[in-house]
Amino acid sequence: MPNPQGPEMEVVHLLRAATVELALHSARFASRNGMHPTDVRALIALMDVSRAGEEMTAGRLGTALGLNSAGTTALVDRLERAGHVRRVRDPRDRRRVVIEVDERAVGLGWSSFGPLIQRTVELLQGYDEREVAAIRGFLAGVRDAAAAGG
Amino acid sequence: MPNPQGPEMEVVHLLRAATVELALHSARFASRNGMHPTDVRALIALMDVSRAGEEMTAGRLGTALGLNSAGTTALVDRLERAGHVRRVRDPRDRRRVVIEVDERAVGLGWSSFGPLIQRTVELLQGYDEREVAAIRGFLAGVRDAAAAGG
DNA sequence: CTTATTATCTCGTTAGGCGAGATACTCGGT
DNA sequence: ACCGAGTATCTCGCCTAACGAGATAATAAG
Repeated sequence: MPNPQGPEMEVVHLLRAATVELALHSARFASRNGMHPTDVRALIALMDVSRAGEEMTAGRLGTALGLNSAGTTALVDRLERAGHVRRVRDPRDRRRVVIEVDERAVGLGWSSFGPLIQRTVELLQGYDEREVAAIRGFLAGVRDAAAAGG
Repeated sequence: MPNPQGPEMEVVHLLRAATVELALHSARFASRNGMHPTDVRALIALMDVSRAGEEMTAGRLGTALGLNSAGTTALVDRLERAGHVRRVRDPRDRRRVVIEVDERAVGLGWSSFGPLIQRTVELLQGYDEREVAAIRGFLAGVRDAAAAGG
């Protein structure tokens, strides 16, 4: 296993640096609001699903975050205790617990991630179509490579 | 706090998807080798420093990972117990403990991250200079935006 | 040579997450 | 209508990563 040093390695390191900074951004948001990294991931997943107009159940949330049922219950307990979400029994299937995100929690999330997204969009607007296509293709490639890698 | 839906949002979601998959890749490597996410981060940091021909001390490692001294000691304990690193007292300043990475641990790291890096380099080779420059600029911009964001 | 600083480690505690199992509800077959 | 299988969530007990406070040891400054 050699030690690649070609010009492409700079991009590899940039990719890692960006990933690390994004993780730190989440971690800062978490500790500033008395939350844990997992809580933030949960909030993002909940906002995503809500944006898509779908419902998020406790079990689905746990699967998305890679938690078992006990951990999921503890997670939802924390979020509910902090007032970020509400548990609502699904009247159709009363085994299911639908997680509803509180509007203030959504606002909180946007206040931290909104500017970052805004800045990213601005960055993209500085590139022409072919350049944006390259960025999109590269990111999709990295995502697939990471997902595939045994 | 609106709900951006412009064409740039696809790239924002791709960026997040790539970040998530990269994190999952690390997590899989960790659990496959009986390690924890923090141990993997530590190994990467150690390999980086080693590649740069510098020394990594216990304290510096802890700072890099955002751990306090107690957590750092526990981390190095785990890595040493697993045979991934060795503690070596610095003869110049005998308070300092230099962490040396075992060659087998380096090989282990490369076996998991090497193919991913390889694939990323291949991806980049499919783009011309201007496209690679766009990818590089975009990643640097994202890194800076995440680092700056309060 | 005494005091401050730096580097690491020890001890006790906190809390996130796991495994196993309990509980509650739905659904298919008879 | 009933019984068992399957599904969704929760409770209990445990493990351990990481923290805070403080001990120990070595170097550096006055």
